[in-house]
Amino acid sequence: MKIWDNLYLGNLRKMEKYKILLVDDHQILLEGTRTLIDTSELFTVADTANSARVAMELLKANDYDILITDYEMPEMTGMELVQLAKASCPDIKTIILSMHDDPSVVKELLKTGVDGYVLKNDTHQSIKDALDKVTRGKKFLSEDISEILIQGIDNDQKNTLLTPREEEILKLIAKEFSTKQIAEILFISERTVETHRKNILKKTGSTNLVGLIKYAYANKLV
Amino acid sequence: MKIWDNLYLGNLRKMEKYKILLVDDHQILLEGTRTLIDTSELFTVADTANSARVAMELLKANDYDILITDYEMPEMTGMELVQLAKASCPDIKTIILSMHDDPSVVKELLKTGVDGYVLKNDTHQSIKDALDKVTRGKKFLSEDISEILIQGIDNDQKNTLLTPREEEILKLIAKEFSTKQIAEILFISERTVETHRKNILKKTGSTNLVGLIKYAYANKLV
DNA sequence: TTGCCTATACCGATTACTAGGTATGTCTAC
DNA sequence: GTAGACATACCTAGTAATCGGTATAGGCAA
Repeated sequence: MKIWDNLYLGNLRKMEKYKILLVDDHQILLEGTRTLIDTSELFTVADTANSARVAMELLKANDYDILITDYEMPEMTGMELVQLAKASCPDIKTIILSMHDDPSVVKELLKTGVDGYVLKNDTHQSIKDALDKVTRGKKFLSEDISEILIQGIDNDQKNTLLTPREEEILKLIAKEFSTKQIAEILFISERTVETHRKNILKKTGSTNLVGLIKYAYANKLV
Repeated sequence: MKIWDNLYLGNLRKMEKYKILLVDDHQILLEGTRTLIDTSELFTVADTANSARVAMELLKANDYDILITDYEMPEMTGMELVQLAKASCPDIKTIILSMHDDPSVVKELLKTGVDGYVLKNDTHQSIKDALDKVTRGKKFLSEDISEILIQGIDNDQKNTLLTPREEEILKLIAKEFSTKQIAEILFISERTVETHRKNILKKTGSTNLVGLIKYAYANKLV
């Protein structure tokens, strides 16, 4: 069944349920969510997959109206799965189920064209709300997301705190290269590396290597 | 109902269900798991809590047979909750629900006297198996745990790599204290700190601060 | 075009860290 | 009771990092 049918034949809704593909590498969450969704009269979990690979095979072989997927998975992220799914089934609606409230992740997802984003620590009602919204062609975001996006603005500044070159050098520092080695690797003078290093220290507000590395960890440059 | 009743009056099982307190900060998992458990004739989720604090209040006010709790929670870990629960209700059976397959965590939990350990990426049947086992006074571990414990043996060597004093000093280094400052904090000579530092470097196989910090991160000393 | 940012480069002084050592008192285990 | 591990402390030397500057060339935007 195509979702769009309902735009014209709304009362057909009860005749055939929306077919959902549910993807999560945590079996328990998979089964729990399935149980929740299957209590609905409008939706049914047609298939479940515990890996992105299996999900892709199912997507190729079958027609689903909605893809609900975990974000964190071994083989690929939920976002990559969404992109692949949209490529092979342009009409499919996608909902990400995640415990990630990391602003950068959320922003990236929204850019990719995900239809719904549900935090795992939200109530299960939010899954139902999300399903309802996306089938009506709208977007759904868990309540906390707007706050997260506001936080994200601050983080953008942090991300642009370092210039690309400085970031490059910080990464090399984090790989245990000395100033001399970095100079050799980048074909620049040791003095230049020292200056960059100095500027990074100043920008990150740290006084030694340790602070630098901690900053690198915090900003996922390692 | 006390679990022990059933040791003498096995056929009473059907008369009253085991009362479970279910704790998880992820609302969706909470509700999903509740739905799963409530299909059982032997068990019922008497209460749920989405924080350790709430859980403790419920534990004080009510009688539960079994505590099922998430491991990763904001206020305290599942293990700490288990310890507190056992302290106030010695007879309570405890099951940890976790996605942690980190050997050190699993080992610590087992030492604490947790009755069951279920990985979140296990099937929901394993929750039922766990409930069944712990009510019969046995322990339950998800299948993958044995492998994890074998891995853990290697990790033990890593954990005992550093002496307590060295670990203490590494923690201070990671807090951006210089050798001089550490000496002042610990009331020891700079020389001593230098020696420790040297030994840590040698043991971790690194040649500078960066390697030290990365080791500290890898071993969760930060 | 003028001003700001960035990347580049250098200098000098000081501090901190790394890498070899040696040595001693304490405590634990065999 | 003796060997081994640990924490303690010191020495010398060399290397690396930090902190204070200054300076120039290129790009981009007001």
